[in-house]
Amino acid sequence: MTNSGEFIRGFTDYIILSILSKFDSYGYEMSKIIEYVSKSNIQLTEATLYIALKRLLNDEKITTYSGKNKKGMSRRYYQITPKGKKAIKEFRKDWVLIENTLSSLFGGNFEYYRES
Amino acid sequence: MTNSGEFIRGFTDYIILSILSKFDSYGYEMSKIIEYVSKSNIQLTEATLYIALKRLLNDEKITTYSGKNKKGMSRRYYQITPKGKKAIKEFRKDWVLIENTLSSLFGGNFEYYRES
DNA sequence: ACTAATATATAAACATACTATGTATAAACA
DNA sequence: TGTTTATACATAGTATGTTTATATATTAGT
Repeated sequence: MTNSGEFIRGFTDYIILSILSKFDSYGYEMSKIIEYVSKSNIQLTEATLYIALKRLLNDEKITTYSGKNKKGMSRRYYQITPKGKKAIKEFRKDWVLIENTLSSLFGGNFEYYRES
Repeated sequence: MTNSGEFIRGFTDYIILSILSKFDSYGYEMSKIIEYVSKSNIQLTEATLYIALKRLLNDEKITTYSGKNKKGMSRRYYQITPKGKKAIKEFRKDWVLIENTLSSLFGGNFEYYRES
């Protein structure tokens, strides 16, 4: 999808936090997860991803540690913090509202009484 | 909802086109429709709205005409064009993909096989 | 008269995404 | 062994769109 980045702007941080809610992960793997889950329709460019990780670290919503995978390759792993867990929990409520509102608007199934 | 603007960024143009798919409208009314449909959770600030209208006019996705409502008040109405109808039709397919992907990610109900 | 609601619009500041680029290691293959 | 591809991390500069703040004007209610 072209311009997918413009659509998911604002959601990037929560996509990352959602993944890290399931397991610790590293940048490249997270980009592959998004590619896989979206069936290649949505793409997070590396720049966007790494800048978002920096932002989340700065906000203390995630922490990081160096590790090695089974093959001995260096990986920079990220882990969600209690503050990050709180943020994603609150966001999930917002997402329900956003999803319902946008679906109503885009689907045209809303009523609005025009008085004039 | 705080920061709702950051979430709906990128969707603004399509929110407007969706409303104009139902009836011709004017800026202030559209902002009220969004407020009403979102139950005040999502807000399009005036600046965002009028700049989006300008952008859509420039892209020839909408046209405008001056009119008066029942009370004789001047209103600047906007109308969707065939080009605008085509754009919203295509976007609706994208929305299904975006909605499914984000809901999977946020809900955590996705599977990903980690090989290493 | 005064205040709130309705209505349109722009400038400056801010936030975040994208393109392009650079670096490095490991795996696959000829 | 040399080359290519995939994996992996990171930053500078640019583009785009939102927000805050501000300006202007009309209508409705008290």
